[in-house]
Amino acid sequence: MRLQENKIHTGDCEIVLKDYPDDFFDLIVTSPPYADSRKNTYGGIPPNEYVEWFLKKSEQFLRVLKPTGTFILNIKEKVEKGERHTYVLELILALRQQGWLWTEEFIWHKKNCHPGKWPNRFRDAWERCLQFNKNRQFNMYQESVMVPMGQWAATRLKKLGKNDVVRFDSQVGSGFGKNIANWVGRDKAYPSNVLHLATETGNRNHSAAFPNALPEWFIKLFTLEGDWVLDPFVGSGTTCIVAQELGRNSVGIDVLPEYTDMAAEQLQPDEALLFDGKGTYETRRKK
Amino acid sequence: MRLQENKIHTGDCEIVLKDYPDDFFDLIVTSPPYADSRKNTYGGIPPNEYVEWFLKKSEQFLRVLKPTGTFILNIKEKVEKGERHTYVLELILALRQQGWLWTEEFIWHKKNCHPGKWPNRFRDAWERCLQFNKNRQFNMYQESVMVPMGQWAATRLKKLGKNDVVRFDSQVGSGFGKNIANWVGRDKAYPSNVLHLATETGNRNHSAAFPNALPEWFIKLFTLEGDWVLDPFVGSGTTCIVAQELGRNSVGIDVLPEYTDMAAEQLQPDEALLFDGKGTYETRRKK
DNA sequence: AGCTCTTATGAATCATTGA
DNA sequence: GTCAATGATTCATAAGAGC
Repeated sequence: MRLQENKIHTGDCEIVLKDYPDDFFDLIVTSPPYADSRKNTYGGIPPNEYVEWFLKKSEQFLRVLKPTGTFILNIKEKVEKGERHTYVLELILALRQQGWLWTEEFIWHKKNCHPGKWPNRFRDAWERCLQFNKNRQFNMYQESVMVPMGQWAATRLKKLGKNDVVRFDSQVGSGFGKNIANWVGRDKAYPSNVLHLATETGNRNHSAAFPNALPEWFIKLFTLEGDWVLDPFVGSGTTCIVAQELGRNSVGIDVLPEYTDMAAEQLQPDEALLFDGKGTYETRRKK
Repeated sequence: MRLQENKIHTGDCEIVLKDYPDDFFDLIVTSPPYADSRKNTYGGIPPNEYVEWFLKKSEQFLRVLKPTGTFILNIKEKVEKGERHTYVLELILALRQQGWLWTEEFIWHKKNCHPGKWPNRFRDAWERCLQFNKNRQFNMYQESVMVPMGQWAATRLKKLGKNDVVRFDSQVGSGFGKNIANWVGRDKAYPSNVLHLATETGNRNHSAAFPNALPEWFIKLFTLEGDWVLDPFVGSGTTCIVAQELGRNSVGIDVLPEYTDMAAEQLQPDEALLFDGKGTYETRRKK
């Protein structure tokens, strides 16, 4: 029997995290508000103030992350006056100065990116998932994200109509349709540092929800059951919900009560209680 | 009848390009030697000297590129001591200081790399294709790289019935669907900024050979027939060969005679001659 | 259950209009 | 003149409806 905890705090993560001890979390995975976006929530941080704004938060992240832990940052720079802004590049350099190791950059390929047509630009179909660590040695459980090929083929291929196969081919150009027979026999699919996921449409009221599959992949890859996961910009709670489903403990923080209320509601309420007077929710579950 | 020229120079592009006038090329597309690689060729530029080394070349690129031209830089930072090196990020920032606009970053997703096994890392399945321009206004021919849309259009547009008219009207509010003609027969969509190309297996002796499809895509996108394409690190000549096949004039430069000899041989030798005494090949073809 | 078809909608970007 | 708000453009996906 294990006690599983999933907490949601309302507040600025920079402040809230001060109540957490050093070396506490196994994984931090988050999608912070991008520069100039989510103005109603975070005030729309201007691009040229973004690095400074972020470093104060990440200083806490660095403190509360275990030496063997990992920090995954999902972010993408915007276009301004026809040019890609450089604040993300500068952020990477600044985080290294702060003591982080820039271990890897995963690409999230957004298969269903926003449509649009412009005279000198195509649709933006990818985002960065930057991996930072405190040490060269960190925990990574690669086997957990290897997809069993047989099962995948059985469940997934069945759902795919002919159209889907043709479509998939034309987009990814994988020759997938032609080679189905080859795939069925295989045991495992080896992942790379490119993730092909669709953004989730509909449901949430959160303006910037990433799909469940994104935190799920990183939680599986970098944590075990019972480990602690933090999302300091949790929004509508995707990370915590996924963490709970996967049997991980989690802490989610966001400044906007509308989000944290929503997140708290979605967590399995085996025991859901207002943890303190400041809008902190906690959920305990016996497994 | 048009005279098509495809030249290969042996030498350092920084020097060779001084013989070319300002505002000459429509496109520069290249895959430079990465830091610490191709040691026998370029001496294996150390990562921390890479930016400085590159800026002297790109100064020439900036000069010889037309104001409406584009510079595509295919590059990926290496891993050093478990960490991604930052010289590519620093190069982007430095190129902006030099006067370039960082217009876009395309992702080349390498579909077919083989599973690798590292304890802390998955196989690297993507590279950056950085787009730089001299001005916000540049030539771009988007239609030339459109991709098949998939079954959606084929089934959907054949039927083009009342629903479509209603939908069109309700969205645009324009009364009759006067622009439905635009949709009829449309089976192609504009691509995104993620390119799915397989790496080419085998053949070339060039250590950093990119697949034909990569320069081909950018040549189609940014040039017309008769335009001038430059690859200042041409290696075994991929860029020039593709350019010739597409009816573009091209100039390829590399320091290593083994490469430039190979490249010159592969160019269609309607007229291939040693252009001057310094190892410059020129190929002319009447179309 | 399996398919096909329909519908809504996204961390988008740019040009234009309005304050 | 600068900045903010609005409209037009456009396509992959999931969910839902219908057969």
